[in-house]
Amino acid sequence: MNEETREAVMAATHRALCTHGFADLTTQRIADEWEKSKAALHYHYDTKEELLRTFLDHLLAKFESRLACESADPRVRLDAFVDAVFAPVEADDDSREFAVALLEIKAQAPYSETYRDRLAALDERMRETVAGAVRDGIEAGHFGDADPDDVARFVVTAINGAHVREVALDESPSEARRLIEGYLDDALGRDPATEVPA
Amino acid sequence: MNEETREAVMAATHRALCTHGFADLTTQRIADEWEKSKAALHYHYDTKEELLRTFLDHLLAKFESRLACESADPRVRLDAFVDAVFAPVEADDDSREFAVALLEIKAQAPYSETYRDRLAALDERMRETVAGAVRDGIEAGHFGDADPDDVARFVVTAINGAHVREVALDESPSEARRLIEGYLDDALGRDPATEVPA
DNA sequence: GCGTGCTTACTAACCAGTCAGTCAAGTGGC
DNA sequence: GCCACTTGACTGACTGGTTAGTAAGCACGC
Repeated sequence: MNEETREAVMAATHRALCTHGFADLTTQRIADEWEKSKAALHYHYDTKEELLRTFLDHLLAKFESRLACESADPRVRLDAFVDAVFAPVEADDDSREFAVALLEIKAQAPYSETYRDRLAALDERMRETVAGAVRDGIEAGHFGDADPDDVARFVVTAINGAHVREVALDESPSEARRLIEGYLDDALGRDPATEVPA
Repeated sequence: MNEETREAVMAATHRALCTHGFADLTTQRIADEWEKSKAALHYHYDTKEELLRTFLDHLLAKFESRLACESADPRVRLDAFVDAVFAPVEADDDSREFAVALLEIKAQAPYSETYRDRLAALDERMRETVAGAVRDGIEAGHFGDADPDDVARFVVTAINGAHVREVALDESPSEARRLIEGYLDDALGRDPATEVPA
């Protein structure tokens, strides 16, 4: 399949999912967003399930690509992670749309091992990103003593919660972000006023 | 309607929702769980939407009833809150089933103002429960200085996250609970070893 | 002329909701 | 005590609309 076509179908699926929700997500609605026929969709994807599985992969890959940060300074890496988790994916779509789609998928996880496995992999990668930065930061003397795995698990749990609130309560994630950053400052013995050297 | 009937329909809806998920929740499946006909369901509830609205009320009321704690000691109240949030609703159903149903509802919130409003009310009550206990605890000299609203928001956000992880990753909430309790000990300057007098 | 990408038109299954009618448990008149 | 009637709870069969997926055919670049 054409890469351009694939991207257009994924974007259409995303829009249709956010507009109608998982329960009312039909191939017709995805096709409408794509501005092609329903049969054209079945030409590229045999079943709706296959299309949605592909979409999940696409969504998670897009999210994970944001988490990568190559900086050697663990303080920069940690800040970049929080930034990535709360920032919109692209300039044109807001972070809420993304969180809505992801929560829809998460709510389906109990009924699909595939979904569950992929979400578990994402979660582990998120926790490892945080734990790694914390570990390196402690080693380098930037942070005070703390259990990297515990800090990582707590931060990732709080991020999960922040995303739920953003979707279910239509709340801006900025408050949650501030609190998570405050927690990190406390737990790692960072002075919030101290600037990290660029 | 008979109270017994109502309770049976609510329980059937809960089972059907947890078994099939919101997307595949049909009146037929609820009727099957109830072991009555689909038409009988429409006899009691005009529309599927009305039934689900009633179910949401039932689910939230059940949850909120657990949050009430009358103790005068804010430390006891705070512990009871964390207990209530993580404990199974009843002896016969586990906390996961409940969290699954609640997450399904939360994922529908963007498409229903009714759902969103009720979830917002629950969230506010949860935050006020924590903030009140923290405020009283600081005043009574049990806790160190902290912003009660910030602590409450962060704790409730983390609880939201813990519930998502329980559902989406099929993870036991015990780790998350331990971390939340640890955060409270830190933020409120509590000694984890100190026993609260009964 | 042949494959790729697509369309219109279709099908079988399934959906929420309706309807006519059943059945048991009252209720009131006599 | 018994009959006529009402009421509440329910069923099975149905309807109109919607769904995922299919079939047959068309345009068009190579």
